[in-house]
Amino acid sequence: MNIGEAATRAGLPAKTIRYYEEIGLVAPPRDGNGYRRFGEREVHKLAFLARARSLGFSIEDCRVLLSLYEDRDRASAEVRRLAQRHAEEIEARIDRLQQMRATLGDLIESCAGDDRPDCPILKDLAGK
Amino acid sequence: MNIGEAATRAGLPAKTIRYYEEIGLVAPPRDGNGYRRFGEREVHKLAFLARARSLGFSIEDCRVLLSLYEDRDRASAEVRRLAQRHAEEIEARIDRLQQMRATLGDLIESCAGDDRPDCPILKDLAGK
DNA sequence: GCTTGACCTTCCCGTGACTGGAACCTTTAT
DNA sequence: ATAAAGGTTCCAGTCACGGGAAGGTCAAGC
Repeated sequence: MNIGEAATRAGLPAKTIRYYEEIGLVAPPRDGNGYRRFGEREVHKLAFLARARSLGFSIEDCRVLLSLYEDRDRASAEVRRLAQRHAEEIEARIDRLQQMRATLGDLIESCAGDDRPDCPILKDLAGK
Repeated sequence: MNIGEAATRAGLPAKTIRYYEEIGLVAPPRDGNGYRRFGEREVHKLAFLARARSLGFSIEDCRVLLSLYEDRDRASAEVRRLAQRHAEEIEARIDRLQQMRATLGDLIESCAGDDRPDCPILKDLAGK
């Protein structure tokens, strides 16, 4: 199958697949006309990548996950450690965003939001 | 004052200040030697930007906020709308991250994390 | 056989918001 | 005189792609 169908089946844009090839995540063989040829195995790998990316893993994490996936002798502990570390980073990002959200909420609440120029939001940004 | 002191006072790296000048957020005058000269007003603007950025506003939002700040006739409603929209985007990001966090949590919990190769995390990524 | 349209290819630029580093100039202190 | 600490510009890299140009390939319809 060509890249279009592989893209549909894996749930990734064709552009992304070409990019993944460029950075060495996948290596589909070529047909005589230069077209990339995808078999079940490659599509499966692409779907794996799509899923890992949707869980927020970085490309480099994905590279490691893929190599662990293809290593029949891996220890699940290694996978778990990677996932754990990633989960902690996500938590940290959530915390930062919630802090922003809370501050913004306070400011929005304190602002009349009418046609007068007096605005506590701008006052806060200006350091009161 | 030179860029170094302005950076300290505004809580921004000097590099960032140069970048802000490049994109037209600030426009400090130059001394005879080519050095940027910062007065209270410029430092104040930089601190405003630092605060707005720390609340997650994009550079373009900051540009608008700054112009609203400097417009004595603005309506606070406009500021509030901008902040409200930003808060909603942050909420959406939090939601996405929490979704990831929950899925990751389930997977991590289901993985023994020992030296055996069996790993529910990889199984999930592979689509079971 | 010819055209049309849907694919495919590579290549290069742009994104956001900086950060790092090279090469060089100015000021201040010793 | 020199050295350190600051300033300047410019170029490249980050991350994970996306847009678009210029051109090759393939199947279908006339």
